[in-house]
Amino acid sequence: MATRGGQERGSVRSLERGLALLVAMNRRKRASVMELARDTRLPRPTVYRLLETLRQAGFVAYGSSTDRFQLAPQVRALSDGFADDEWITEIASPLMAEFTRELVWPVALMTFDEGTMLVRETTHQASRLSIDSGMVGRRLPMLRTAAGRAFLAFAPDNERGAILELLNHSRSTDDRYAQGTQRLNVMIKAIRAKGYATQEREINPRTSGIAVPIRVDERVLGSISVIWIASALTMDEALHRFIKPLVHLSGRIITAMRNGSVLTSARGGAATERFPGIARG
Amino acid sequence: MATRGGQERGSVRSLERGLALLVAMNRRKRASVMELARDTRLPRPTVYRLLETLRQAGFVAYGSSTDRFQLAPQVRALSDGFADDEWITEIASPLMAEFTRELVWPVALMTFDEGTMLVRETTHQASRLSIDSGMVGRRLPMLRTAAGRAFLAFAPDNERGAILELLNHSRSTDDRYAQGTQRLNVMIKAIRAKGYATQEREINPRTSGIAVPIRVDERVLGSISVIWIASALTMDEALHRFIKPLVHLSGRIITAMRNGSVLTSARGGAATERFPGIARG
DNA sequence: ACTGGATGTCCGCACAATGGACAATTCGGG
DNA sequence: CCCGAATTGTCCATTGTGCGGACATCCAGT
Repeated sequence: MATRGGQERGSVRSLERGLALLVAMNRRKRASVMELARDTRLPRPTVYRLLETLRQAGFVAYGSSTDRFQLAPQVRALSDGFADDEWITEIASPLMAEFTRELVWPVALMTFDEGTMLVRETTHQASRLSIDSGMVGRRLPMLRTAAGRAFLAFAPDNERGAILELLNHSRSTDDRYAQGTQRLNVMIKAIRAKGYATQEREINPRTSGIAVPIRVDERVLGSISVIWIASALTMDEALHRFIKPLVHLSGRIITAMRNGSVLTSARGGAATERFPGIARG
Repeated sequence: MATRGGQERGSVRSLERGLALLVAMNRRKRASVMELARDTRLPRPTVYRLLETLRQAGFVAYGSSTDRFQLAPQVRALSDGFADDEWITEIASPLMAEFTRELVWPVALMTFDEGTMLVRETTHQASRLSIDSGMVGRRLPMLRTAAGRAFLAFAPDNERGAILELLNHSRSTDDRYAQGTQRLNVMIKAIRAKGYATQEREINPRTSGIAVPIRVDERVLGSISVIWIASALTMDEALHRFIKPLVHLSGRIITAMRNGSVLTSARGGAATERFPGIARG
C-alpha cells in the first residue's frame, strides 16, 4: 500500500484525490489519463476510477475525437457561488483586462494568504499568448514568484519580519530560499530601490515575470505581475516594455480604490477584512 | 440507509458526495453543517468528515465568528481552467458537416494555441475525399498552414506583432518563416485584401488548402479551411469553387454565435442548475 | 426545569476503494 | 517490416477507509 503520506486525520482520501485531479485538469486543457496520473502522482487505475466518477457527475467530458478528457461547463457550479472581494472584481479586473488588450501578454493579481501568494485574478483567458491556464485559486511560493518578492519587499518591516520567520519554518524548499538572510536582504533592498521584482523561469521553466506592489497607504494589498514566454522576450526587453504600463496599472487601481466606488467596508485593514474568521487548524 | 437506487458502476461515492457538498455550498453564502446535511441528504457525520476534508484542502473555510462554513478563494482553482469551447461542437460542427455534405471536400476548424494552430474539429471522417484522418488534436505550424496565415492576417495589430515576435524565437524552422519580415508583411497585406489565405502542398505534399478567419467583433476566434488533394484541383479552380461557400460558412457560424443559441452567460449565469446530487433516484 | 433542535465526536464493522498485475494497442525507429 | 518501448484499458483479491448509528453536550424558548 501507498503508506499514508502524512495525511491529516479525519480526511476523506478519495475526495482529496478527486479534487487534486480536478485541479490538475484545470492546468491542462486536454489531458490523457497518464498525464494526469503523473501530475497528481496517483496510480493510473485510481485516476480512471476518479475520472469516471467525475464524468458521471458531469464535471468532465471525454473528448470523443481526441481520446482525452476535458473539463465540462458544469465545473462552474463548483465556484460560481464564491464572492470575491469587490475591489478585485469591480476595480482591478477591468483594468487588468485593458492592460492585456493593449499589451497582449497576461497579467495576474495575487494577494498574500497563509504564507503563500494566492492567485486571485488573471487575464490568462483573454490573452492569446498565455500558456498557463487555471491559475486562479492556486497558491504559489512567496520567494520564487515576482509577485511574492514584490509583496515582501514593500511590506512594512515588522510584517516582513514575521512572514520571513514563518517561511523559515516551512517544510517546503521553495520557502527555504529565506534561509540566506544575507542574500535575501540584498534582493529586497534592490527591489525597493527599483520599484519592481522579477522572476525568471522559476515557477514555470518556460515563463518569466515582473511584478509591482499595490500599495494603499503604507499597506500592500497584493501584487500585479506580467507573465511572458521567456523565449520570446529577454528580461531587459520585457522591463523596457512592461514596467511603465505595470506601474501605471497599479496606480490606476489604487486611485480607483481611493475614490471609493468600492464598498464602505474598505476601511483600515482592507486585506484582512475579507475573511471574518479564518480558522486554520 | 440511502436507497442507492440507480447506482452507477465504477463510481467513487465519497467523491460524488464531496462534490455535491461543494455545489450545495455554492448555493448558500454561509452554511451550517445541518443545512448542508439537509440540502444534500447526507448523514451529518458524513458532512462533517467531508467538510473537514474540504477545509484541510483549502477549498472552504470555517468562520469562527459565525460558526458557519463558506467557500474559500481557492475553489476557483477547480474551474478557472475551463474554457468555453461549446461553440465549436454546438455551432460550428453541424455547419461544417453541411459544407462537406454539399461540396464533398473536408473542412477543418483550427484555433490559435501556444504558438501553433490547433486542429479542433474536422469533417474528414464525413468526407470520402479525405486523405488525412486523425487530425483533431494535432498542432500545425502557424505560417505554413492556410488557417494560421488567415488567423495572423486578421488578428489585431498588437496581437499579430506579439505572436510574430514569439515565432521569431521559435526553435522550429517552420516558424522561422517569420524571419523575412518584409515578405511576410506583403503576404499578410495580400491576405487582408483578398479575405482568405492559401497553402499549397506545405503540410502534406499531396494536399492544398484555403482558409478564412472566424471574426467576431474584432476578435479572431480561429480559422476554417478546406483541404483538397492538390492533383485533383488547381488552386484557381479551388478558389473559384470554395471561396464563396467558405465565407458563407464562416458568416453563418458568426451569426449563430451572436444569436447565442449557446448560453453565452458571462458569469454567474444559471450554470448551477442541474447537478444530479445524491438523491437522484 | 423541561423540551426540541442543533452541534460535535466516537468507534466497530462492512465493503468500497485501492493498486499490482496483465493484456491489448499504438508508437517510433532502425 | 519487425521489434521493443510506451501507453491504454481492465480485472479482482485484499484491507484499509469511509460510514453512520448512537451518545453527549449545548442553547433558546416556554
